[in-house]
Amino acid sequence: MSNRILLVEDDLALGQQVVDTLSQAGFDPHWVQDGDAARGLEPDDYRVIVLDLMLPGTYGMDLLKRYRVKSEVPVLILSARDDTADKIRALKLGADDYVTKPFFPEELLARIQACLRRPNLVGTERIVVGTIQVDLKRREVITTEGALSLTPVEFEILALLARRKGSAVARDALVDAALDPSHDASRRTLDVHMSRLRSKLGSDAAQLETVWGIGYRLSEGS
Amino acid sequence: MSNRILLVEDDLALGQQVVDTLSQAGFDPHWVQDGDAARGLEPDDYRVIVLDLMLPGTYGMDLLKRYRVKSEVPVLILSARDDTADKIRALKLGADDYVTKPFFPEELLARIQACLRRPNLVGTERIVVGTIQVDLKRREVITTEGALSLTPVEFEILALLARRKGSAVARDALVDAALDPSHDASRRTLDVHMSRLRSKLGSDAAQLETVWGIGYRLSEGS
DNA sequence: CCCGACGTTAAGACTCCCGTAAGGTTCGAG
DNA sequence: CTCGAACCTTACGGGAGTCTTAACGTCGGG
Repeated sequence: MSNRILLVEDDLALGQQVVDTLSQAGFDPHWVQDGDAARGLEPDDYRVIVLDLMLPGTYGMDLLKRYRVKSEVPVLILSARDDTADKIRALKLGADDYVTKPFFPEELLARIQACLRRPNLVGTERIVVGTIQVDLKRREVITTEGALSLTPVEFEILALLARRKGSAVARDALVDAALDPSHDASRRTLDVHMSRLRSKLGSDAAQLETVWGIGYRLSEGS
Repeated sequence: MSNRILLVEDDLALGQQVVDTLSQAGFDPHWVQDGDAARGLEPDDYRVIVLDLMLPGTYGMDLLKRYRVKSEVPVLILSARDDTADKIRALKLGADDYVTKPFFPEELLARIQACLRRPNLVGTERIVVGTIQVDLKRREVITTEGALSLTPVEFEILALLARRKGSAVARDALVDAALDPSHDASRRTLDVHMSRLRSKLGSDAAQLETVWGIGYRLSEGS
């Protein structure tokens, strides 16, 4: 497949800079300066779409919404201000990343490559991590030893680890995701759940590593 | 994207000269004459900061320290005297280059451009330095001999060296980044961690050089 | 009311990490 | 070359972080 990237950006200097950087990296950037012009394009013709929010003509948010209806293409948002509300809105609409101006073109490049590397897990209902399969919709986990019955807390822990598969996940994040916040959860509580989870996972527990001083990581047994 | 450069310089003639040179080269210099005024600025708003050490109000050294806490922005030091002690102190605090007055504006321009050529690594999740790969998200380091398990302190040290790859990183900066501040860390403690890190890196440890009197540098084995 | 399922707490064992001390080595100035 | 400062390495003990087991409390269904 082609390495086409759609860039929607009205700033001429910045646009040229980004186009140059992407070209040098082996991509094939298509640059559109005007929001209205971008409306007619087919999102699926591109591997990634880089979208400035502040545009003449059609608004960036509208473009994002429009693309999302038709396609799963990764969309990376550029924005002038570091506005948290905008950021949250964009991510809720399905944006994959958010870069605040000013930025170095190399940073944008790195993020684009990150988008391409990461399989998109948003909206996925079944995550496969090595020999472990987590079905988020059916709330079911299947390992080499068959389906196992997990408690709600155990499932939430494993689901978060699976969604972030490969990355270290902080203990706090797991506690937030899985444990009842009305309790002053003792920091040791998580240990117990991890322990039980491991024993249920059986031999597949090898994929669940402790990241010392940080938390845990679920990864493919390479 | 903006080409903003912050210039902190009290000498009016010199400052004007530098501003002119930078403007002609396509940069957008912001000139502040007073150290106290420079304290409130956000270092991340600029691509490079050029800092005179001898200032009215806040000392240049203090500004450097303050910026380094918040940001990875390249800082270039100007100094009246060719004082080796000052130079070493500045480099220890994380300055990226050091220019002695008097100088030709073209020389300063060349050094600034050299700083910019170095790719910015903020926001990147995986840094590659020669045969060493540091994955900040997974908290994992991969060398020619496979993945190695580092302790939190060792990882922080290597991560900082990787972010500043190619540059000498001061011992103090590494201590700040990696060691528990509640301990009055003995000056020799870092040595021990570096030693352990090197032994874990195995043959790849060749890329980790000692910069005598300053700190350490992680570079590609070219 | 009893019982099972589940989350939580407590306590001890265990692993692993970090700082320190001590002695050896390398560097660079004079 | 000599000397002192900076750096490297090793070994060790205290302590933090983690694992496991064994209870206790709660809730809901039979």
